[in-house]
Amino acid sequence: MRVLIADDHDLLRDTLVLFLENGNGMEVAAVGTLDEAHARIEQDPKYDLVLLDYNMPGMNGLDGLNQTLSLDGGQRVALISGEATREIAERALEAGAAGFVPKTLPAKSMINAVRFMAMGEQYAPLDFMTAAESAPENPLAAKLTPRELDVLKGLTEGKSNKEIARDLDITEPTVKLHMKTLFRKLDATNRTQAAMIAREAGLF
Amino acid sequence: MRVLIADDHDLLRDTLVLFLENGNGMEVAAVGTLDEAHARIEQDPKYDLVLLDYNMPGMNGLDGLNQTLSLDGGQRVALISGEATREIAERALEAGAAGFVPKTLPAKSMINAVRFMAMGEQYAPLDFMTAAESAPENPLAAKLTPRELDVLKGLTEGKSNKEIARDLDITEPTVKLHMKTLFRKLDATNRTQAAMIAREAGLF
DNA sequence: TAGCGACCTACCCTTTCGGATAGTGCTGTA
DNA sequence: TACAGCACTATCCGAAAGGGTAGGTCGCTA
Repeated sequence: MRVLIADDHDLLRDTLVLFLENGNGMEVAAVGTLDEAHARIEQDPKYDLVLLDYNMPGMNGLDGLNQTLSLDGGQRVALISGEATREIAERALEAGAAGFVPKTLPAKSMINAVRFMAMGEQYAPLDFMTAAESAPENPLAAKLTPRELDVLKGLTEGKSNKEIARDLDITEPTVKLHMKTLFRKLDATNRTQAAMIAREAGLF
Repeated sequence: MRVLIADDHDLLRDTLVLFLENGNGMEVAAVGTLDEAHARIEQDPKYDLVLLDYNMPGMNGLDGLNQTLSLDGGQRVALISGEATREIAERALEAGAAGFVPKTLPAKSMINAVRFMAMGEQYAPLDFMTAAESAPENPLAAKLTPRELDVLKGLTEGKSNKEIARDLDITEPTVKLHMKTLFRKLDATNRTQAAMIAREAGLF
């Protein structure tokens, strides 16, 4: 079984290669950037599985995954990441990834996951995919009404009250009212501050 | 030599433990959160070196490092991280950390670094500390005059023109002029948009 | 030294914001 | 059914923002 690992974290890469090769009958190659990975895929004999780090030079979000998937060779491509969210994992799987491996996965499970994916199955850890489901609730967003969120969204896009009113198909005075309520709830004194607070909290 | 690794990425933790223990005469313990690390430090015999992941549950930036440093036992504490910047590394070293280990370090260098730190030296990879030095130049900031940056900073803090004027000890009309110039340079139509663009670009 | 550009100050005017206040209609719950 | 909360509409008014225009001071350079 031939596996290619692309991750700019040498520490993980080096130790993971040793771990996977050691008595598991795997042949593991490793590179540190997406470009190197593509070069290896094109030059080397076929890999059963390619593991791409989501935060790696050249990846640019899911672009790198799509590029690798579109390469010739029929290799299966999976994502690996330390920080990525459930949403990213889902999008990767939809795009045709062989799987998603969070770095919080125990090393032992990793071996099984690699074998599983190399066999043609799609892998993603169940607890990761479900646990994150309940988290995206934003503590700030919960305090706001749907309409206030609409207005806040327009605000973070730098729109004027008039523009927001037009977009939401309501009158400007109404936007102003929501704005006032927002300032109170967000503890802001003006629209710019409110926008920064919203952005700070990870909204939009 | 006794080493404690605290990192929530099981994948790295498991493989790193195997790697360090294998023929290097190290006794390695590993946990996944800061709390567990503290528990181990208090219960177990003295560790020569404690490695804390910067992005780990409970760390809260450098707070976790400071907490661990203030524990009894005289153990040396180093940071390890995949994403942290040069600035964070510097602040960690100033706070009394035994070193800073980026996850981009090759596994072989890791062993040497661990030995080095356990001996009482302070470690940080030279290329990491210098390479990042040239990066912080922001393409956007270069287009702005010093005064405009002052005004923009006030803007991102949600201040009014009047407040900014007072803080910078200039008159309000002047602030307005800078604001107008900023809108043009940032390609914004109003202050809120300008603030979002500045934040987006990583300024402040 | 004249000219130029970057920076600062200033005033005028219109639009927009933001606070206060008042009222309607809908929905879900006590 | 009464009540509370939400969404919306509306008007008034002072404060802030933003555009236009003009002028002053540096320091650099042709």
